[in-house]
Amino acid sequence: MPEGPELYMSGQFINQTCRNNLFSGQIVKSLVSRQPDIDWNEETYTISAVTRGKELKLTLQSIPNDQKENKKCAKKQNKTLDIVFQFGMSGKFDFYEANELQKHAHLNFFTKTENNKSVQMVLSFVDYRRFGKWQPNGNWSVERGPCVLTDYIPFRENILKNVELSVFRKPICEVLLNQKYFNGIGNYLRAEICYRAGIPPFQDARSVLEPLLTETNEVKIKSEKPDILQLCHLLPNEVINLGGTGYDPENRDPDYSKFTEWLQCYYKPGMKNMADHNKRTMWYDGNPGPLKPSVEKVRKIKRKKKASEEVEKTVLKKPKVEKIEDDSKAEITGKSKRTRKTASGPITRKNVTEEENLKKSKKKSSAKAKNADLEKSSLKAAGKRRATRRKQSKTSVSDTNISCTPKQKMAGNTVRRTRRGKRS
DNA sequence: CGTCCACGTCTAC
DNA sequence: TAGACCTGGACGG
Repeated sequence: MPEGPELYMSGQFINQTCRNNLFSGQIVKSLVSRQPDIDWNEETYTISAVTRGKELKLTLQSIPNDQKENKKCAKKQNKTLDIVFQFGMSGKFDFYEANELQKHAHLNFFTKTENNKSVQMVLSFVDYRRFGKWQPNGNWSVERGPCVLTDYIPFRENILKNVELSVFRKPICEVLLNQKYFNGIGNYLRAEICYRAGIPPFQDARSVLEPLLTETNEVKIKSEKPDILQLCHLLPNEVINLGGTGYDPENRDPDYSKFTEWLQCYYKPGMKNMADHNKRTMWYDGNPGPLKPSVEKVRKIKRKKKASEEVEKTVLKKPKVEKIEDDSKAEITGKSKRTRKTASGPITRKNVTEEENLKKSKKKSSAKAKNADLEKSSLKAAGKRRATRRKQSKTSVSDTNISCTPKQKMAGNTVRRTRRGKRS
């Protein structure tokens, strides 16, 4: 899910679905999660959300009993708790029937059911890669700047008053991922922003941004094209206005093609790409710019997959659901201590440079041998680690094999799943 | 089967 | 500036 727009839409989703629901009881964490427990156990509470860049703040607010309300309301304030989330690479919120928790549901909030009148639902933070984080009593990270979506003016000022700092002497495409200045921009947005601004991605950021300092309002109004900082606000807004769920190839809604059609550069056929200095793939068109990495590492496009092509084959969703059932037994339990892997060598990727690509046809074997020499040990190590992981997961249980509340256990027999936008 | 890649941070040489 | 942190889909042999 997660760049600024996806976070923002998650917040909308939470507010819409939680508006009509009361929640109750403890907040249940998966056994595998290394994130903090949430100390909360209120009979009745509400949930709301607000976002800032790539962070989302959940606010839990308890509602006192009717009887107490009149007497004690003034003196005893409703209890509230803020939890600040980062989504990592795969975090998202989902709301579904609480019969059985999703495999990678790591933090779960259960609705209140009055005398079994209604089906119990759960709001889950689902995050299969577990790079996501949360912090109870948290506040917005001080390391992150104003939100490109919701704080546009401060966002712009924060950059323009700091353009002289050394961080802005890096390529613009890399600075665009610096959350201290571009809170909410991620890898697909930076590609779209540079592309639409017509700026070579590896041009230094200061030279791109400095001209905006002297730009008068008059100039701005006259110019047809929004400048790059405006694009940082406008493009995320466009994604939101598509009405889908934004970037979300895994759990695609029927409208996902809207998003892929909106993209003009990221992963688009005909566009070029290159790993930046942090090994993140930068998609661009035309001239890469002077600060491009000296070794050009180009990713091969593998990912034509189903994205836009097999829109018609909605049938494929069925097998996927079945697979989830299978997988739900294949996770690891709470004691996955996962002692830090003693890295037995650097784990470098086997990247293919452009030159190597060319040479490959002729000198394939030698290039390969060289690579192999360099990376044999490390690759082996990586392979071993994977193997180990697989073994582990064979003997283990699901992420969501969490200590259930009695209610859940009761409901645990019924096998039924609902996933957002996915009913077949 | 092994390898590469993915919407993002972090911290340790 | 490599790696670690993770799971899993796609692809190649």
